[in-house]
Order: sequence, then structure tokens, then C-alpha cells
Amino acid sequence: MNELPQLSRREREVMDIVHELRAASSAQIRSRMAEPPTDSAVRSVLRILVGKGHLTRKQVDVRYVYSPCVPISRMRRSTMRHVVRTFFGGSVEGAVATLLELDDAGPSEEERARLRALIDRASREGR
Amino acid sequence: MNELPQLSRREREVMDIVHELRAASSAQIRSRMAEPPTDSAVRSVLRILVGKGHLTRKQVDVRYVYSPCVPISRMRRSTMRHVVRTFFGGSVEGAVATLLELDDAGPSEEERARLRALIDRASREGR
DNA sequence: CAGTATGTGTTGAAAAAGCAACACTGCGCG
DNA sequence: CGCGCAGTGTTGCTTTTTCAACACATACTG
Repeated sequence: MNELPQLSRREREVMDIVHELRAASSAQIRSRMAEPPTDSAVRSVLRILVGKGHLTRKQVDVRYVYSPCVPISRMRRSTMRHVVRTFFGGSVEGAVATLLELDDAGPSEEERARLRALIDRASREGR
Repeated sequence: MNELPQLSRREREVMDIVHELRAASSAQIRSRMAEPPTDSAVRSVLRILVGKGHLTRKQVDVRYVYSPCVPISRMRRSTMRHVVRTFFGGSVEGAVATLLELDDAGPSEEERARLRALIDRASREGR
């Protein structure tokens, strides 16, 4: 049903930044962009994203603050689903394996404990 | 060091398809695209991607087969790193949690065992 | 051989993206 | 007040993307 149009290069870049910050002003977003263009250029992209229904904005004090329309939890799931399918042949296990290799320090003891707990909880919810 | 230029909408779509299939012909790619354009349009994008250094092509029988230049393992890591930072505030644990929720069937007993093994192995490699 | 089917590359034009210049507003301050 | 500053929106131009039409090659088939 909701087929939001796909994003251009800059649009995707901005969306990623907003997702990372959860909510951000135009200036904040610009400061994180690669080879940042003019202020007005950034705001052009923002206006387009609001128009397409990807961002909402809300006035806070004098400036606008932008945040994603789609709730973060849904975004997490859909992104992960896409990544697992695209890069891991659908294997959740493979994806977990790569995640665990990310920290080259490796997970701490507490973290490992929490991960085991996650696995057990997933198994209980599965049935 | 290697800063490959960022991708346009169609370019990204094609790259995702090629990553999923590991290697694909023009026609295969086209058949998986959303609202697929003409054959020649697809091949235009492919030629650009080869030019930018994102894809290699190799002649197999009569047709060309395209595959990514960057090895899949590196792609998996960099993509996961990006996703974790963008959508999970850097929390590997959070990312694993979402992964485990993906199958609504939940992981099987064997899969859970393998996941636990992964965790233990990650801890050993960590030091 | 003529015709069709499949694979490819080139070209040029329409659409979208990308962007800076400019104009407007409200605010603080000398 | 007059001035600069920070934030915003609009406009129009330039570049990139996107795409289909066309042309070429090879292989198969009647």
C-alpha cells in the first residue's frame, strides 16, 4: 500500500543522518553531510523530503527540527530484512556472524550474556 | 583511500540486485527491477556502474555476466557497520535483537545452538 | 537466403536532482 | 533606529540521471 518513492543520492544521505540523530535541524544535518552544499541547498532537499512524506518537521523555538515519519522500529526491521536478503542470502545467522565480527575488541562478558538471553527469548516467542 | 562515487537511485537498485544474485546478466537484473525500463536503459546503467568501478563484467557464452568488484565479505561488514550506526545508535546488541525478531517463526533449536556457538567464538577471538 | 530472436552499444532528449543567489523574517545589540 | 546574524523559502540555472529509439552483431530456423 504505502510505496514511498525511492530516494536520490542526497535524499538518502539526509535521511540516514536524520535517522542517526532521530531529530535534527537543517544546520546539524548540513554539518554531517559529505562535501556539504549551501544551507539553502540542504533546505531544498529537506522540503522535498517533507513533501514526499519521509520527514516531518516541527517548530522548536525559532528553528525547525526534522524527524522521520516512519517509526524507527519499523525502519529497523525493514532495513535489516533488506540487508539480510541482499548480502546474506536470507541467512539471519550469517548476518549475526558479521555483526559479532564488527567490534574487533569482541563482545564483553556482560554483552555475551545479554546476547544469549536474546537468543533464548527469541526461542520462547517463536512458538 | 578508495572513495567510490555515491550511487543514484537506479544504480543502487541494480547494485543490490547484483549483490543478491552474486552474478547476473542484464536480462536477469531487469526482471527484478521495480517498474523495469527498457533493456537498453538497464544496460546503460550497467555500463556506468562498470565505468565507476562498482561492477565487473565477464563474458560467459554469448552474454555478459556482471558481478560486484568489492568482495562480498567487505560489503557485508561495511553495510552492517553503517546500519548499526544509523539505525541502532551503534549498538550491535540492538541489531542482533532486531535480526532475531525477523523470522516470526523464531530460530530453530539447531539455529539457536549455532548462534550460541557464534557468540562464544566471538568472545575467544576478541582477545 | 530472409526472417526472427537475443545480446549489445550509441545517441539525444526529457525529467529529476543539485545547487547558489537572492529576498524575506525575527532577534539581539550598539 | 540601523546593523548584522541566524533561520527560512523561492527562483532559475546547471549537471546528472533516466530512458527509449535506433543501429549493429551473431545465431538459429524455415
